[in-house]
Amino acid sequence: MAVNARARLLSTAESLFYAHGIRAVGVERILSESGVGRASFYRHFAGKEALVTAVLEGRDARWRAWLAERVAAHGGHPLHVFDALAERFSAQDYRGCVAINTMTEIADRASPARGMAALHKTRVIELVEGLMLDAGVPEPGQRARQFALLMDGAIVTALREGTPDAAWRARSIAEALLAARPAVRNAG
Amino acid sequence: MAVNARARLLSTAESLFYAHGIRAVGVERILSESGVGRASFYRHFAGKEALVTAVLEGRDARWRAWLAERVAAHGGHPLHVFDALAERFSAQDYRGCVAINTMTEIADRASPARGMAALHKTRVIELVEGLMLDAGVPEPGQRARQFALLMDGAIVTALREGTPDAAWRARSIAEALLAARPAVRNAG
DNA sequence: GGAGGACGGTACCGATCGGTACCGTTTGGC
DNA sequence: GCCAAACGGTACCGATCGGTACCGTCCTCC
Repeated sequence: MAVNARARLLSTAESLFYAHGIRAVGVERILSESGVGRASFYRHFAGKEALVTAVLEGRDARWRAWLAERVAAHGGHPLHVFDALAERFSAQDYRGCVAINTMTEIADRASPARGMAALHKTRVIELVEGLMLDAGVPEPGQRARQFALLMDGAIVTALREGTPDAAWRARSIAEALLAARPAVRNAG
Repeated sequence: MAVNARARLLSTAESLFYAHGIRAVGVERILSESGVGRASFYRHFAGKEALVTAVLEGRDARWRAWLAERVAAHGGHPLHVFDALAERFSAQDYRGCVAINTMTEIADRASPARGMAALHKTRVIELVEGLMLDAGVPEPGQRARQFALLMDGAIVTALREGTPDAAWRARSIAEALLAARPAVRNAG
């Protein structure tokens, strides 16, 4: 029982932060639910902020690995990112994207947590760009950033609606985007 | 100095909540920065939560009035919502959408604050649907929901990037959407 | 078998949280 | 001129915040 205190802290904190938000979860609660002693916590992390960034870092890696795996399972086309999102949106305890929630909750742009959240989004865009390249989509960089905007819009919408509908809505928009002529000019 | 305590509370709270988040701003700070006495606050509001919902309600009305005015100033076409957003995104103290921030910060779906935030988004969609009708866009309800997803995606992206670029990105996607054939089918 | 490191538990710290009670003052209407 | 409502200021409440210090215990490795 006395092993892996750090791993238990990270796991418990991730669940609590995701479910309730960062500020809403005190160190006391993380300690009691993880069964880790107070001193042990401060031996592993400089403070709550260090725990937050470590949680975000782990979440980033695991979430991208999950996305890549699900997209591949659906066929590997960039559009399949929305099929992957739809799977998550159906969860009844769905609470959106940890990185987005961190950016909206933590106002200080210079905080390490904000940095990790921004880094996550950058890496997701890179992942989507790789999918674009594999699929032979022209202008993969621009397309990836457009898809990322659609993904974020879908995530926020799903958080509000509580249904996977937003994933299909975003997917249909993405389909129209890929079907459009290379250069679409001012319509308004 | 002794008048309009309620109005001062709402104004100060709105600024502080927007800049730092709801949980990050204590009642004490709202009182000191507004110059309102502690007792006066609890005479006007049942508690902090009531203040939050009142702030969100006022913000909703003012923001939609602002959006309608700016869209009209740009020409009145639904696509002009993104030109309006671009104006906001340029602000260096831009902190995103209060409703989105509330939905990500407050986990409890049943809370009054979450209800107000969701209501705001519904009303914005209705506003955009009205613009679609005026512009003669087919399937205005579906289009309005698609535009709302793009607006939310742009807002979150702008909060991360700190530039108005996301507004133009969302606008180009919306243009492709309106230019697409009525029914786009599975591309993946 | 002894030593050292990792651990859980607890007491404590100052600061702040949201909220209540009571104070004296100011102000506007009759 | 007087009274009542609205106001600002302050003291106080229990609870919780993030963080520090010290305790005894267990487990491992030599």
